[in-house]
Amino acid sequence: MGLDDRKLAVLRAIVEDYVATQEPVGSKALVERHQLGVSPATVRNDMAVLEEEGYIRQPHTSAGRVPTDRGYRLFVDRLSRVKPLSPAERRAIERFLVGAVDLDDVVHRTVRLLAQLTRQVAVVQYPSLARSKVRHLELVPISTTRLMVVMIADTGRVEQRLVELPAPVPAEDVTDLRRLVNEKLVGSQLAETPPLVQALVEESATHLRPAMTTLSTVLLETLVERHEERIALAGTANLTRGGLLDFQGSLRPILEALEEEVVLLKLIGETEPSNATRVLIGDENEIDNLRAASVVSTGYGPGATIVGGLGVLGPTRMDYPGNIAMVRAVARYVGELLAQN
Amino acid sequence: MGLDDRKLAVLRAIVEDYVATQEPVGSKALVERHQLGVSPATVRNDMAVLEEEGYIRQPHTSAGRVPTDRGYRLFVDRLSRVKPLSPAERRAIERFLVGAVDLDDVVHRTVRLLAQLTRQVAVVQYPSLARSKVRHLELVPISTTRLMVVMIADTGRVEQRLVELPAPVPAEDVTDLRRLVNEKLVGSQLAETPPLVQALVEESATHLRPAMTTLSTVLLETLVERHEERIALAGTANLTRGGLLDFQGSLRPILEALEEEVVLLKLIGETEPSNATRVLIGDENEIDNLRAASVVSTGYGPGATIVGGLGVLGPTRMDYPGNIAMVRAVARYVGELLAQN
DNA sequence: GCTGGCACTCGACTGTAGCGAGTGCCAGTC
DNA sequence: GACTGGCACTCGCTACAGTCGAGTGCCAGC
Repeated sequence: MGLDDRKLAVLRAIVEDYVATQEPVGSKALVERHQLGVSPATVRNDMAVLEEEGYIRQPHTSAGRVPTDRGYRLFVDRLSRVKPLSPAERRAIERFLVGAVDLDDVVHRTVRLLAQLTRQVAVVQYPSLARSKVRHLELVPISTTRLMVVMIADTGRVEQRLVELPAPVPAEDVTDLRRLVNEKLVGSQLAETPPLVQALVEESATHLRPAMTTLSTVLLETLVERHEERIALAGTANLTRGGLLDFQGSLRPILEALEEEVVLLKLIGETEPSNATRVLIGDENEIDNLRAASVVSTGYGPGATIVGGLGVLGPTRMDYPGNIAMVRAVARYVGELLAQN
Repeated sequence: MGLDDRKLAVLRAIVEDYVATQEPVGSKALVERHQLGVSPATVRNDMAVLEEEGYIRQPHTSAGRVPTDRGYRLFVDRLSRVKPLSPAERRAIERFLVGAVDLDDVVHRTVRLLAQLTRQVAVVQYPSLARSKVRHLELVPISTTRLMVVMIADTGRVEQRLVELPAPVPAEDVTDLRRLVNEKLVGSQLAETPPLVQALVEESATHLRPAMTTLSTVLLETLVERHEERIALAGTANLTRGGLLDFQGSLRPILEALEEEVVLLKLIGETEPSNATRVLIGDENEIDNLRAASVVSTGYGPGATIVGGLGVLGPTRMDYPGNIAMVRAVARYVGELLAQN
């Protein structure tokens, strides 16, 4: 397929103009706004080819052209130039850094920052437990038959869960349980704990056995099986920008999708541990409700390791270069912040 | 003002029909669908009076009537009959009860349940810390100069916070700190802790003083001053029902308001500890962004005490009797659930 | 291979007309 | 005095015709 440089330039111009104006762009307007060095007629010929190849389309005859998902894809892959952050944006990111006291705090600030910068819906996954190591397990007796298990992960995440013991357990035994559990599990990757937990039960003294059994069940259940992923969301109000033109008039499916944590995890949760930025455009999306949306996401984590994902979701008609730059920048800053702890 | 029984019946009929059909209701349709026992002309006269009094209005001449905020208010206060829950709804509420393992779990299930039942946006406040008593404070050393403080409240809430100590503190001292803090604070209402925390610092031994000071600062800061209220939200997709007719076409302000925790707290957070159901209709709302919405909310808590609020938000054109019934029922069930712990 | 010119298409907008739901008013009835 | 039937009137909604103009595809010429 013969897509010479000028045709690519035309496509790029169409994408840029359409993203900016939200209106189908015609050949005349194009040559006026961009230095293409050719006449509208020539551009029209190029457009015809681009349309034939499926990169742009006409909403109706006698209207300008609009990029297709495929067109955006080509644009993102080959045509977009990196857009450096503005000083204001850079400052905004740095400012948000200071004063975060907590993992919770960091995640909340991040998601708000991202929503504000990109003016899209922002999604941040808490550091995945599967990628975390146990830093400490605390057992707090609530009553003689109730224990609060608090797990602190090296990523800063803290999870707690109530455990109902089969029989009353004296305080000394709780101390023993705490020691045993910590000796065995501290420092190990959460995904790899099941055999260790199993061993824990088998090795424990007879009088501790029943308590240890329920304890281990709960540990496995909450921390590993029902993989406790968390998500923070912000900027849903941004969906209403572009007044119903985006998302073919109905926010319904989008809002529904955003309420499903599983869906969001699929979107921005890191599958392979890489920090490459991923861009999903419209139809490429596997979730039916989000066929009209695009997602820009990446992994983040302290140093080179990746512990979670973050990203933004918006209309296919979005500023890809800008959003990609911001998502990357924010991810890097969050990573640094996590590394400090 | 002469609002005799029939005029009230007319208003009620208008509200019910408008809520059901979402269309301005005319005099003829009214007498057909309700047994008013009079002719359309008579109804028209009544309508004229109701309009004069500000209970209904005409979107334009030659259209049917629509209730005003004031009309809804009268309807809610004097005209609506209690709507008993259907067996299906009752079952749904009971079913959600079983299997909740955690406060987090309870809150999440509740908010989803409420959204599903009412088909509105549901909001649930976590049990307020101000209303909670300290059950236990755990100090977990992360490093020699870092402490994780975990507070467990009697309402089931668990809050944690990282504390940076001014100087390394040996393990025995942490044990001492833990003992002191618990002796002093366990069992006391969180709102009343500030003087106790103050005393804690003054009474502590010299070598513990610096650590205790920072510890107390953090405690006060996170638990009392920056009153750590939490909110769960569900069902935002329900806002799109009624296709843009509700909320005068723009979801924007609503979505914005829903992102502000402070706003939500003002809405459903319990100000006075009563379990009365509150209904805010349209303009009665103090938040400008929510002038087109109504809120039904109530307090909940174990037994007779109230520890938090929950409710639903939707268009002024909502099924008030139904929503009130459901909000109440859910609050009662959640209360029972909390009492069991 | 590019360009200017030209005929053509078709959505957006405007103006007009008819329809019908719904009203307000009034005179008449119980 | 309260209710009712009748009637003229209002006004939004829909359909339809006409115009405008942005944008196109194609073609002959450079």
